[in-house]
Amino acid sequence: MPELPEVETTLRGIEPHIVSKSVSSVIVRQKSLRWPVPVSLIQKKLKNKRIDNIKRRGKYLLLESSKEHLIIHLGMSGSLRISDKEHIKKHDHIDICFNDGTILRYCDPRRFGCFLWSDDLDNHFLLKDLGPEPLGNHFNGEYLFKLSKKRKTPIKNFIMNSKIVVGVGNIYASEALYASGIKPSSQAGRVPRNKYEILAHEIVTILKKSIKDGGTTLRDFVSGNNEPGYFKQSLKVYGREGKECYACKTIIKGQRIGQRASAYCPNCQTRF
DNA sequence: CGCTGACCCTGACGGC
DNA sequence: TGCCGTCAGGGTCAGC
Repeated sequence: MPELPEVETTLRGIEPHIVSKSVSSVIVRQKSLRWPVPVSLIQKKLKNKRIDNIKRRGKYLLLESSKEHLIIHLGMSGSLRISDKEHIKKHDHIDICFNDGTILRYCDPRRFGCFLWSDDLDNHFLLKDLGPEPLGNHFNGEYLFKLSKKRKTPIKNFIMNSKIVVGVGNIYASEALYASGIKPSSQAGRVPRNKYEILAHEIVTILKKSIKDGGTTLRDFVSGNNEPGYFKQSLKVYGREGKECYACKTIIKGQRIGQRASAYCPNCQTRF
């Protein structure tokens, strides 16, 4: 479920319910996530401590307390919601309980997500090599073009690589490449600079629009009624294999690139 | 260093 | 109705 826009929407949804509140307890029902959850460490660090703020880095959520951080990743199927003692569902693995009764509850059926603790965020192995934020000041076409030189990997893999730029998942990589007129299997190093200018612009535009949409359809974090669905309306190629391109009526093609489903219009998207 | 493919896990869905 | 194969929005890691 979570692409960058949903992680950002999750942040905005839970922030007012947890920031400046004190943790009373942390309950872990299932500690087997992407890495084992360091249960006693997290309990010790958070018990009777305040959550000072919450930030996002790529698709990671960072809950700060006493200058240290709880690092949360939602993986493929994770979600966070505000709940209460009841309403525990299958795969609700972790509760962070606050002294006013609020519970931040983590659910993750596939368990590809993670809960880790860091006392030195800048040097944490999950964060230290991450590329720039696509919505930050250091991301643009020139940056992408420079890093792409001599790279033979398909451009879709290139922009999904979090060391290059964070937060571009399978959906938005496909959509941004369509909007830019670039065939996803093109070797990154063969795509011209002017195309990278367009691509960087499209990535920013699409992510911003999705955050805006996510904010309007995914805002109820209290009842747990946070069904996504915003993206389906505006998708041009993702999941549309075999259907007509909205622009030229050519049949959208499907192709596996780097073990991930990809879709593109053979007419609108150029091979470089 | 860059690239490829295996792998982590559960659930939904389509074909038989 | 059930069984089986395939696929899913994430990312790491070993091996070449």
